[in-house]
Amino acid sequence: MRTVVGTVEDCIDMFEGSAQTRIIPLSPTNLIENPVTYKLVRVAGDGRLVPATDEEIVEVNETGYAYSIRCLSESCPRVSFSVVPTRRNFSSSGLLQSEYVEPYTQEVNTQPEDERLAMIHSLHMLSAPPDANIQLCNETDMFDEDHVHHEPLLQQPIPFSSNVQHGCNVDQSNTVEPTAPPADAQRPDFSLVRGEICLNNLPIKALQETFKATFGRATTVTDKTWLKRRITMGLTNSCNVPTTNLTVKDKKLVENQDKANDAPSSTDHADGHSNASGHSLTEDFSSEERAAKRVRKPTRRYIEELSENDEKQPVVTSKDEKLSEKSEVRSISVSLGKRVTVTRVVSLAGSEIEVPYVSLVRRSCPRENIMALMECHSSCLEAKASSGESNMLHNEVLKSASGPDQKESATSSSNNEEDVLTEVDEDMETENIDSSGNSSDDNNNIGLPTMQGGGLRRKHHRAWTLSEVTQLVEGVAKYGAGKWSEIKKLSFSSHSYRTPVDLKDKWRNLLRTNFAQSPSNIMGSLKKHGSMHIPMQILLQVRELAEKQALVPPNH
DNA sequence: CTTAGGG
DNA sequence: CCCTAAG
Repeated sequence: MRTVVGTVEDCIDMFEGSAQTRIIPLSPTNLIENPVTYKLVRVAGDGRLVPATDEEIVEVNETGYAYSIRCLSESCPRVSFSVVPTRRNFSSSGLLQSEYVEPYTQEVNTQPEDERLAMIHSLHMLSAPPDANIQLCNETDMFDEDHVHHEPLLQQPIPFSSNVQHGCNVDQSNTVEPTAPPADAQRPDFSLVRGEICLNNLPIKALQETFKATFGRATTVTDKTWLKRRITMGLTNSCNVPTTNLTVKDKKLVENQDKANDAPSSTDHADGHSNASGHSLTEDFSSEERAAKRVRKPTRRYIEELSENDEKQPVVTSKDEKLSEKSEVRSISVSLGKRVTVTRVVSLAGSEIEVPYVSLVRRSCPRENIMALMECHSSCLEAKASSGESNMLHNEVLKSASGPDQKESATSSSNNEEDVLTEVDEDMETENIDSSGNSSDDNNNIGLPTMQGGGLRRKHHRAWTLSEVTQLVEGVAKYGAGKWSEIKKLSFSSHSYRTPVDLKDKWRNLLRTNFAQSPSNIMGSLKKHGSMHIPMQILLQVRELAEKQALVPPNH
């Protein structure tokens, strides 16, 4: 799939739902003056148009669902029209089923030939292999072929387009050359109609639709001016033509040849220094829209890794083309008023579209949410924990001091600690349960994975308290190293945030530190900073257990 | 799902 | 901590 370039003469008709889309066949003049990129959109269940994601494209390919075409240009900002606007028979997935596309094919065939041809071209583009578009694309030099992604997203033509294509073939026998449109008379004076006019002529309803399509959310605003402005801004802010050296500037598509210009070009300036970067749309870009910024966040992994340094991301300005890397997914946090809408920008065949940020939550991590919920309490929890720990330490010290007979052998000391620590731990546990435990048990999906920063947050780092370590050691002593699940179940049931894997990791770390310390250890090599001081006893315990398990690993 | 290991 | 390959 690739970006299709054509011209749209009248965007309004598109929106009226009539399939009287007027697409002027590509005369080079029109092409340059009113370039249009078509993008795949999905018709959601409520009738709104959602940009297609990569997966959906594939899905289209596989299931034969049809997408509507979305027209994107300055002259036609975010105006979208569905292939079958009147049909409401959507599949459960919200995609139009191919069968419903049929009528449209006929509609196409009933259109005047020039229009039909153009439409056929465009539809053809949606599915045809890259090389099939030469007709269209090689007519213009301004589109850099090198940056067109030749992803075989649609290896097979989707049904409706193939249908169209058949019709196309038939028709082309009649209309071979798409000459200048004979529809000059009907055609509005486009020179006067640039950009704004399109929106001006749209009814409020259509504007609202457009708004929906643009921002991914519905609006009840009936103020035409406001809508227009928002749509225009939204479009200008996000519309870029990555496959080309064109840039949206001052609501016009300009060629972007000198490198100095592309940085401040309103499009791909990541990480919102939009105001400082000489934005071309300063006028209306003041309040909310300026807040719209893009946080780089392609993959889950990337998300997490970047979540920590995303602020200092020095803005990858330079190459627009770079940003259009294949399947690059970025996310935009558009804060509209109070709401924070997170969307991601999917680079689709070289053109970027926003799609609502479909939760990329790590599958299977309710604790993520737990953490999110507990985040606010975490500090106090931590404080509590540490205080409890210190108390516990005191207790331990006191106890061991008072009962010197018990502290020699590892077993006795372990018992001793066990008693003491379990007590203290129970306190801590109750604390934890009080503040977080209950919420962590039935919590689950309350917290959104996307937080303020717009990124998935890494699991909050929970320092292991001494009690936890002790419990762990004790659990290992009881059930053996490797029975993490059991240990978790039987000894850590209260600590909801420690997973068996966590236990395993901690144990590994314990062993590590233990072995690291053992050679040169004179009982007192306390790591001053960072991690807590693990009492000697525990260390010894760990060592013993380690040896035990090392000596008899297969044995049980 | 649980473990083990690498990152 | 996270991720993932192996049972």
